Amino acid sequence: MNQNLFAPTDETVPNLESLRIDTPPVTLREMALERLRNAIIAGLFSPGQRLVERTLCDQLGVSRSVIREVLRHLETEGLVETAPKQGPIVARIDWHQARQIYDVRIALETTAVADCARNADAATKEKLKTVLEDLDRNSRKNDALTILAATTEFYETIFLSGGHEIAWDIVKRLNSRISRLRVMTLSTTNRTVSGPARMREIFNAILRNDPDAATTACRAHIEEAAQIAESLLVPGKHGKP
Amino acid sequence: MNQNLFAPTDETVPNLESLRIDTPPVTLREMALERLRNAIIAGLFSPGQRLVERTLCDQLGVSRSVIREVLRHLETEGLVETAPKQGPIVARIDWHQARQIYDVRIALETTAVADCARNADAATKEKLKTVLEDLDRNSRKNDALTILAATTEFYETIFLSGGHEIAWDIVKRLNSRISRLRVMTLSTTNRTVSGPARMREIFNAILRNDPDAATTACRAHIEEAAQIAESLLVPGKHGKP
DNA sequence: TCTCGTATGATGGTATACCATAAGATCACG
DNA sequence: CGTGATCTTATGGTATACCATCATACGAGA
Repeated sequence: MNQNLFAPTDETVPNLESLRIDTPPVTLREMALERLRNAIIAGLFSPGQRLVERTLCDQLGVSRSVIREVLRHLETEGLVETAPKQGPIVARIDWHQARQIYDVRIALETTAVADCARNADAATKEKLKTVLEDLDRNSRKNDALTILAATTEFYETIFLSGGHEIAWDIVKRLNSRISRLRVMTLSTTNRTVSGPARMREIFNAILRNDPDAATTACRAHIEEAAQIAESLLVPGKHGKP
Repeated sequence: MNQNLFAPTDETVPNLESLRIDTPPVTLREMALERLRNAIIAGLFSPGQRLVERTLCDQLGVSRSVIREVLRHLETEGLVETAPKQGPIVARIDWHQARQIYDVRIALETTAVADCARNADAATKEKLKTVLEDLDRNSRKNDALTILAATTEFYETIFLSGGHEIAWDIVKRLNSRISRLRVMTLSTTNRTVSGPARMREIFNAILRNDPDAATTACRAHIEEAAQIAESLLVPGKHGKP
């Protein structure tokens, strides 16, 4: 009888979900992971720089066990590589890798964007509108980090609205690997203009439920970023291809 | 002068690469990682099963430090999840996730296959031919593991021939997450026939340098697998949708 | 008989100790 | 002055010790 009271149909009582005490097992490791990851993404460590375990222990104030597990995690994420006989270093990125990352992003993001254009509900469209408005407000300030965050939120909305959590996860990781590149890209002439413009194209296509146009705009958005990145990363390609 | 001798143009002397003694720093951790990963993929541990650290220490004969770092690695790969207040367990996979994985594979593999159809050189085509012939020889034996390995090699050739190492890495990881599913899929009626057939379609399209046909065949290949997986994973979908 | 409290054992989180090795410096010898 | 050997030190790899917490079981009392 009690059973009936507390688990009536197993799905018709979502209220009970909210009762759940989501334990904050904010472990040392998780904090250290976030700190270190952000530090690397922010460029606090330069690519190729050695990450000496004991030094990190002092800097983060935790023991080596924690540091080592965090390094393993970041290694799997691609932010850290382990040089043989030398230990962990901040991963370097060359143009060959960066180009591949942009290619994967094109493959995944065009898919998500097209799907969103097909199936987006009103709430999603509203959310995208809000994000774009914020972006417009901020783009004038030319603050790279702010624009980056808004761009991320824009695509996150698109991915998650279609239930593509795994693809979004992949894209997030790839983006963290080219984070420096993305910031540099945004510092480039009028990228702070062309980026939001492309995103508005995508948005309009989604509003019209036009998957093809959305795909095209999305591809253009990423491809432009890739072009700028290439000019930054490949010395000979600064204007003359 | 010595400098000129040993690093002439930095790229015109690939022979020096072969001189490199690739140190085999086959660390305990790497061995344990491979063992444990294979064990999970092979289904030695069932999904949801707890992975008690100290038990694994005994089973693998290493200390907890190693085990914990390996678990972190597998966690990032998606093969292991850490339940709060309970510790690491073998990741479960539901249909929602599996479907997403198939979707990502479609996005990445169609891209790679189309690119291969556009640019494949003779050596690549030859390699693919060999792989398919091996597959044909073995498919009659209906040995799921062998077929799986050949399928993997087929796609690996396609990805790597186009220089898509990162995308291939992603696909490999995703595949390990649905490994059980893939084996089950192959055990299904005539999947051991339809799979190779689709791969031959892809191969023929690549031979003809026909990216569109290759894309279509590749999508069909994965979509078929996804259909079978769905019928296995979703009880109500066994034949009547 | 049921419920509540306590105790005990297991488990993960964290820190530290030890060891082998590789890189760098110093010094002796040619 | 240069070359080479040796010693020192720093570093990562590995193992172990300690602790807080959670779950289970058992027992006492209503």
